[in-house]
Amino acid sequence: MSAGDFESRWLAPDVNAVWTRFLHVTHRLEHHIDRRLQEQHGITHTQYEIMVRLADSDERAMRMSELADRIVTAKSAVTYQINKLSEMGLVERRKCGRDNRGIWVHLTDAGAERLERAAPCILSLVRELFLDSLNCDQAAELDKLLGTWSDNLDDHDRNPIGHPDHRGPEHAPELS
Amino acid sequence: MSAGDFESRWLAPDVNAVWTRFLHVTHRLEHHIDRRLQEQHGITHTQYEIMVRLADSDERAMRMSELADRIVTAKSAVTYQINKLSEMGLVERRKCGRDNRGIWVHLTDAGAERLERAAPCILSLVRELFLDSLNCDQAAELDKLLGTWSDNLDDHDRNPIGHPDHRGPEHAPELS
DNA sequence: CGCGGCTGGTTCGAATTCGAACAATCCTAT
DNA sequence: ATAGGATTGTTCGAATTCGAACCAGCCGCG
Repeated sequence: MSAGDFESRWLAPDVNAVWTRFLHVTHRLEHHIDRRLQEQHGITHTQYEIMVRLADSDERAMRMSELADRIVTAKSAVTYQINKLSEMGLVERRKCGRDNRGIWVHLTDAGAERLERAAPCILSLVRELFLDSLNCDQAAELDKLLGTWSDNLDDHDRNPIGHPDHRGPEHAPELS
Repeated sequence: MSAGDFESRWLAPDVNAVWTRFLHVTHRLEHHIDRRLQEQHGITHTQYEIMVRLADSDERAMRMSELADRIVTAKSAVTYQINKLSEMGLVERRKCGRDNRGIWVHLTDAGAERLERAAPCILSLVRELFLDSLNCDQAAELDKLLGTWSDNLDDHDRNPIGHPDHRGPEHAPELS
């Protein structure tokens, strides 16, 4: 995978295909789920994700910024969505305790209920589209890959490198 | 979170983790690339993708709807982007031949040049973040998986089913 | 011909996202 | 204590996306 001449500028065709398909499939998946979720339950996939994360947390609550990290969107987008969800009564802002600027977003009972209702539908979708096609080995392998990719991203986020010739395989946080 | 039968409604924790991580990683990837591309080359990832697809086609041209399919966005979004790219002079609309309503989008020389300039940067990014972490076996495996997922999606698009009990596993791929 | 039905593209308004600027609050070291 | 710096959320305007409505031009059948 490493060797090659023209590969310094372009990707080997097969590898390129993997990347392209990856993009294509992820987009389609995202799209499909979003659509279904809106049609059948009147919420966005982002909103769904937010509620899931909340439901999974202790106290069914989370900080705004934590949420932003998990969902991977700009903070402003989170504010926007929380406003929406709040208007719908699915979520609630509470100024909790010690940190006077921080805000805890709580999943309301209504929210939990709404989530309960939506979850089976979307989960079965995820199963059919995504999970059922994985046997155990593949799942493990994929999980490992996801971990590596995640690490790579962490790495890149740490060094705000432009596009340095920066050879040298990953794990180079040897910052002097 | 009591154990037991809950897998009919909820996902087994490990499997659930895979899906969550998948979403997380894909979002981050998308995000990261988009950012870099905009900062260093003044174009969106979508725009980049459009140009790549054009460059890869015969005649460096493609139909609007074809484009929409490949990129996986609404037709209107394509129109929007093509307008933008057209204003930038990177792309050109031409009424080609037989079908008087169809339009061929051509990559201009300027477009090709711009693409050539952007490609190395983003490709090296894709390599570092994504591809270099794949050995040959994994690449092959991943490719197969992507194929399966894609098929699943095709399947689902074909049947506009709601959420049918529709048992019958998607003929799980016979991979060794 | 010549009337319905499709398909390819565009236009429009609404929803959502982003990043930058801001305000308030916390923290740490002097 | 206290100034400087980081962190938390919000607000704002610009960019992008989506879907539905719409206008052709194509096609098949009478």
